[in-house]
Amino acid sequence: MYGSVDNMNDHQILATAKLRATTQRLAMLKEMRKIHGPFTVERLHKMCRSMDVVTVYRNIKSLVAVGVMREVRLKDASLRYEFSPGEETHHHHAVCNSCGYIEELSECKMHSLFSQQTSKKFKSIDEHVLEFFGTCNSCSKK
Amino acid sequence: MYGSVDNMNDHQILATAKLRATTQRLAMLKEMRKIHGPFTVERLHKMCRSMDVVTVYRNIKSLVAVGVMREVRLKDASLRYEFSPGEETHHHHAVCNSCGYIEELSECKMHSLFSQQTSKKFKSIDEHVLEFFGTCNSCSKK
DNA sequence: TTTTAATTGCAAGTCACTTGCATGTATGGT
DNA sequence: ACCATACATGCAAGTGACTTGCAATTAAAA
Ligand SMILES: [Mn+2]
Ligand SMILES: [Mn+2]
Ligand SMILES: [Zn+2]
Ligand SMILES: [Zn+2]
Repeated sequence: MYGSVDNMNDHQILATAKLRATTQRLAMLKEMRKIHGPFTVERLHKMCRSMDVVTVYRNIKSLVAVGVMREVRLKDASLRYEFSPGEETHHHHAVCNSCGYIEELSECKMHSLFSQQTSKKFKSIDEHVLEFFGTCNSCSKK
Repeated sequence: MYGSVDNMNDHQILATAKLRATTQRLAMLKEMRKIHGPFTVERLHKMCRSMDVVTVYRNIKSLVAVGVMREVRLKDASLRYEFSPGEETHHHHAVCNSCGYIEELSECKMHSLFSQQTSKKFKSIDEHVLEFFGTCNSCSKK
């Protein structure tokens, strides 16, 4: 659908997605590139103070719709987002229940491993969620 | 902590949980036993029309707190609940993206299989979520 | 029974978004 | 470069799914 975010600049991403290159969208993309791991709209908005939160919500939604970003639902109230990895780098996360540290886990093999175990009642499985929660090393020594 | 819901009656469950056996709680437990799979508060409240939704929310929360019920977060807006299976029958679900049919999958082996793959950055993994989404057989032939 | 702390119902509040609408602006056509 | 206009933005108001405050009930201990 679109090239990876790594080998396209922000204008190209927006053009490919048929989204206008507004000041706000360019600012958002610039800030998002600085974040590692799934972030909340609140966090991104703090980094893009000049625009309204509604604009952040709407643009993130557009980016999800065109496949540039994807939603990540962890155990907190707000949805998180991250650049959509290609099929090759589809992955999951490990979240520390104590400090909130999020680790990006390596490539996911769930689909191939488990699509068959989902019984005879399903014709196909095309999505899954898998997230781990625990205690990170630094939290375990306190 | 408490015996399985299968071999305890509703009064016993509440007594063990140190929760008063109110008309509302007894009605909720009675109705919940009729439901298979994770249900929403809205659905349970429709089956317990005589009480306020707030009471349903509060009591479900108490039951989760004492380990009788557990939360299940699928892709829809509302949380769902089901009787908490013992460690032995911890399991996950497959949800049809078309009709919403939910299948109870067999026992989960995620923890043993994947706790080690979560890198050297985590001391322990004590929770995980795993849910599948796809198309069920009956929806695939329409 | 009487006492008392737990529980309930109703109303109001909160949180994370979502929508309506008037104003502003990026882009395609001239 | 200029225009036209469909797309975007900001502000305010609206939603949906809970959560909380509080006075009135009620289960169950004394
Ligand atoms: Mn990630
Ligand atoms: Mn289940
Ligand atoms: Zn930690
Ligand atoms: Zn179906």
